[in-house]
Amino acid sequence: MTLFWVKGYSATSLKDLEQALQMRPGSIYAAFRSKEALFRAALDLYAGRMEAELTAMIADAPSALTALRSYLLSLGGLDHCEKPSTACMLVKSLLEIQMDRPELRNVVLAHLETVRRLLAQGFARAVAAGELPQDADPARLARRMQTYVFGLKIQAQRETDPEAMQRLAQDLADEISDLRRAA
Amino acid sequence: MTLFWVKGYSATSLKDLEQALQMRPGSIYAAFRSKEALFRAALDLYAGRMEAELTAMIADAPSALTALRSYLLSLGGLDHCEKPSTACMLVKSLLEIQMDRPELRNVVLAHLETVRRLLAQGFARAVAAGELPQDADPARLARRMQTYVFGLKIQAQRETDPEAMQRLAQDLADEISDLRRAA
DNA sequence: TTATTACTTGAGCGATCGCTCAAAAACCTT
DNA sequence: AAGGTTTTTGAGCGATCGCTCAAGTAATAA
Repeated sequence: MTLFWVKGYSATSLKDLEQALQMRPGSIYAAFRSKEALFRAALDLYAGRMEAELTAMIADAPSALTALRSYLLSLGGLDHCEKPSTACMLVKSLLEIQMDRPELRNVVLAHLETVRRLLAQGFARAVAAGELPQDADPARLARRMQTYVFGLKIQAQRETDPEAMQRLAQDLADEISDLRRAA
Repeated sequence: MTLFWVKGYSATSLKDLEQALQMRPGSIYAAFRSKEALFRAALDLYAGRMEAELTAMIADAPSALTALRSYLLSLGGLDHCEKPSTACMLVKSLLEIQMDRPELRNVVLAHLETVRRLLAQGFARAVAAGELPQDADPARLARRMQTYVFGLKIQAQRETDPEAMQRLAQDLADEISDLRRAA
């Protein structure tokens, strides 16, 4: 998963995978059907963890809105050391995979949609808890939040100044907070 | 350029390039030094156009802030037909190119920095024109704006509902407008 | 026209790609 | 230990990769 995450699908060769998995080609093709199927498994693993993390983060917090805000803030502290890549594997895959591989693309799209739905659930909880106006549209807010996350993780990929990243995450998190007092 | 834009660097083969350029391998390697150098030329062409477009958009408009807002709004109408890809070639390249190709990476980073600087100039003009508070930080606003653009273009890559995209762009554009009355 | 230079061609190089499969090794069961 | 089953192995397949270069073609100069 880490290998695919960092190098992308087509830039990861079977030689790389053999070394990372400590398996010989025959075993790899016995366990998975193909390189594409292996990649799909890696995608599922990655997305599953992300979805679990997001679910827990929202469910455990007393305030859903604060949890969402904290998540954005945490992206501002993304270190290049703690994780294989600061960029999102789903986004990297979305940009790499073309229409000529519809199956893979649909897997990516499905996971992105699941994440968006989780975010929408969080916003819906915030609305139900009275943290947001009753007429706020969770789906719309979720799409906006996800757009922030996309942008933030890409900025993290290029930004070298930690303070600038921190400020940026703060600015975006404030947008979420400001929804509270918005009409 | 279009080929690299759509397929990415490593997924574009010389056979593809031969057909697109209507040149045989020898001529390609006489005109450019290598596949990497050709890609660099494509990057420069793409970024140059984007930078020119952005410069003109800001310079021609009576209000810099309105121009920046309009730019975000226009991203909401990105059609999958009019352009080769709705995603930004610079971002795609940033996510694809690893540290093991520092030259290419630096080219991408330099172009992204140039775009950010152009946006900062736009915000600086807005401050000078009194459209924004005097203590607004153009560099910070530019980084935020660029983050919006990154996120929007990625959403455009997956979103199928034009209305949702339009609403999303509207939401983000409104964030820029709201800066006017912010303290 | 002929000699010289500049450019184009495409066969094909060595390397690597994703992948297969017969043989070997490891693991059971009796 | 012996026989049967499952798993692992790695040599190597055909295809394609980025790239080279001797030979051929076109353009220019004398």
